[in-house]
Amino acid sequence: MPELAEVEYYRKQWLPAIDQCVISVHLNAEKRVFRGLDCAALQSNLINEKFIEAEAHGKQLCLRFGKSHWLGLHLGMTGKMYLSETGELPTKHEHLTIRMDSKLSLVFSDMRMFGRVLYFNNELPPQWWSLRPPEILSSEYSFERVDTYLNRRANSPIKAVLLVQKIFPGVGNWMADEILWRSRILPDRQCRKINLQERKEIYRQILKVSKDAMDVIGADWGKPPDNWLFNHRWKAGGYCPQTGSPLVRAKVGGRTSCWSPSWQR
DNA sequence: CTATTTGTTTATCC
DNA sequence: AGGATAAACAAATA
Repeated sequence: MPELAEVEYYRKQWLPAIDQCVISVHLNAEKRVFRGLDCAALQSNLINEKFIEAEAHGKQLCLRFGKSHWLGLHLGMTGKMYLSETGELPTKHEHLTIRMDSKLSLVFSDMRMFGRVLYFNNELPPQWWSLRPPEILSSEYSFERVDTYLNRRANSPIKAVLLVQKIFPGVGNWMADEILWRSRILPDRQCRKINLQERKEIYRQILKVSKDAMDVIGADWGKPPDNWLFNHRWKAGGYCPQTGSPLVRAKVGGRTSCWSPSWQR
């Protein structure tokens, strides 16, 4: 589930434990979310370190402990972050539990295990954090960057292109559909057939959907208003909030997409 | 039992 | 080399 705003929401769930110190780290190294990771180092190194910062960049999270400990989390399709109280036993999908010197524990759960845990011990940040691309809601994010990438992916459907995290950090399936619906562009339009004016509109909506999602979902997981595509796209039988005509669902670029044939072209 | 799922990586072909 | 596409991953839900 987690896209830009959902990740931001989950980031905030751990904040009450900021400035607390780690007592112990509980994990099952066999789980897929730890693939390629030195779990023993993570387990022993965090002890007695202070939880100092929780940042998110697109869908990537970075939790900092002490001076040199960088914990990365990616929530995949079903990842969640929340706090638990001492004494609660980990459930089936709670793969990482960090017990703090209070009654709180930091919990990462992920049913489908498409998510991932990263860990790096150094005063300087790891590459997965230092090499992050410009964020959509930052001042460095430019139309030129988007335009250039659409040129490079000339033969791809725009829907598939919007899911590329290096260029559109945080955009996932529902945000891509929302952006294209608001821009009135069909998801399977080839990038080469999208003109300058349309590209500018797509760029504008990338920023707008990101901001709207942060305001509504990122703040407190609020329910989006009915004039977004969001509330109508999930199951078959929905209607376009603009035209009232039926929405269509089909795979585009390998992902289930939803659009309004009477509104987009 | 089958089909589906809000994500990413890897393999394969072009 | 780099783009385009599909499969693989895992588990719950309909």
